Amino acid sequence: MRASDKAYQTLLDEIVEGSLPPGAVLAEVEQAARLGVSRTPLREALSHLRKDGLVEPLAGRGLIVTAVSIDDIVELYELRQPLEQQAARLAAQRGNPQIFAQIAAELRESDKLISSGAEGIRAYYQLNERLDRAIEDSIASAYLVSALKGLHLHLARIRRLSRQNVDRLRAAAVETLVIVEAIVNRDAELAASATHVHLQQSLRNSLDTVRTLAVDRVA
Amino acid sequence: MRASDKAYQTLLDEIVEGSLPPGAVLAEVEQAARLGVSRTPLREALSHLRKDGLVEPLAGRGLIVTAVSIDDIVELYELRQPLEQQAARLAAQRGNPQIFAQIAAELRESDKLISSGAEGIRAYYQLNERLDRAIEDSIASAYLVSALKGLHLHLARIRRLSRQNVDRLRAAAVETLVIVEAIVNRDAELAASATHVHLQQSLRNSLDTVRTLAVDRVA
DNA sequence: CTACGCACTAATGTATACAAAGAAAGGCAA
DNA sequence: TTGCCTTTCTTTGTATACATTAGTGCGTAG
Repeated sequence: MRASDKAYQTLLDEIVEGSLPPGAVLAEVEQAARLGVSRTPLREALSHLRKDGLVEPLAGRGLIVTAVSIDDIVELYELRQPLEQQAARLAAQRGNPQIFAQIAAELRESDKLISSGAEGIRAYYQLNERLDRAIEDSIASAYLVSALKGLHLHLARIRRLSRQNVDRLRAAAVETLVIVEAIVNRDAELAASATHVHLQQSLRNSLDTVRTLAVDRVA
Repeated sequence: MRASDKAYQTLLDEIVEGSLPPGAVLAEVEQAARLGVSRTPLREALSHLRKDGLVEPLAGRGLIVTAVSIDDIVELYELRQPLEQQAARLAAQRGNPQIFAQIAAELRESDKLISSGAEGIRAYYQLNERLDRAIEDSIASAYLVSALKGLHLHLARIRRLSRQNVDRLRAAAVETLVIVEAIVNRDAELAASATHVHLQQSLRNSLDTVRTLAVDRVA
């Protein structure tokens, strides 16, 4: 693996996971020393993160991890809505119904997972990731998949902020099931509409929890 | 201006404009010498072009300019459709109607431009660019704007391939006018639908002309 | 006491030298 | 003659030294 790729992947993980929080300063020499690479590959990693929108230049201070405001969440969903609706639409038209039928079956059992503690919730998240993968594989449109990849970077970061309670996870599972069943039945417009509904609920939940956290912090 | 930015911009222009056609090999030392910069900033430029999807690695031969097949055009429109529909929707909700009313007025006069030779057609293209800019400015969603920027890179390249005849330009102007009028009237869903129609026609025209050119080349 | 300017310092931006990896070509053997 | 192996050469990948720029802090003058 190239040193620049390794540096990129490491920094990306740390930003998404939160150990490099918004506002963290990324000085070249410092990070190069920390990651055990020279400045050249590190700079390449940083410039890619900049294109991803995860870091931005701060006059004189080098690069800092970008902030995630409530406005950012709303704006991100203004991109997410059309992209994922289109993804669902194309998956319904082109996907292999058997693959999605399998996921639908597991989603119907997901209540048990969600109620069975942290271990089960991790398994539920993995199921969602498998669904995302299945949709991307079905799409076959390189440009759309690429846009989705960039989107998911930012979503992963937001997911850390907006705490998911068990009730929301259960509701999300039901909403997701509607999408997957529409894909199985090759009903593209229903898949798109169900995605619309699901994302609207998801946005509402994100905003509610983030606002609550913000209030908590002040109190 | 940084040398890496200059190299990026130059290569980008050359790829979009066609002087670096699909399949062109971009060796680092060669391009660095040609553009008068060292390898370090040039590598940064190339890696950004790679992220843009305009160049791709070819085993052992370095980077080559990516091909643009008919399938690519279809796939690109599968991204363009949802993005530009959303852009039109948001512009209708948030844009300043006066700005778009001005553009609508000019569009109603665009027949004259289109019929008045190469000079007028250039002016017509500039009008379209002003519309794109006005829409992006109205959106205010950084993520969507960023996705649109990436999209337009590829569209500019395709526009070179699909020859625009005068009849198509006239029809496109009418379709565009419907979109702009919907924005002026703050009718978001009409703006989205009109965009859908316009892009469908645009895709059809692109595919037709590209197929014709491909046949010409064989003959 | 405040404001402007200069110098110093620390950061990014660039160039080049070196290392390593991969592909092509040539030679040898079957 | 063909196929494989080895060697060489070209290419990318990395490190480091150097240039340049911008920011901060101190000093002086008003």
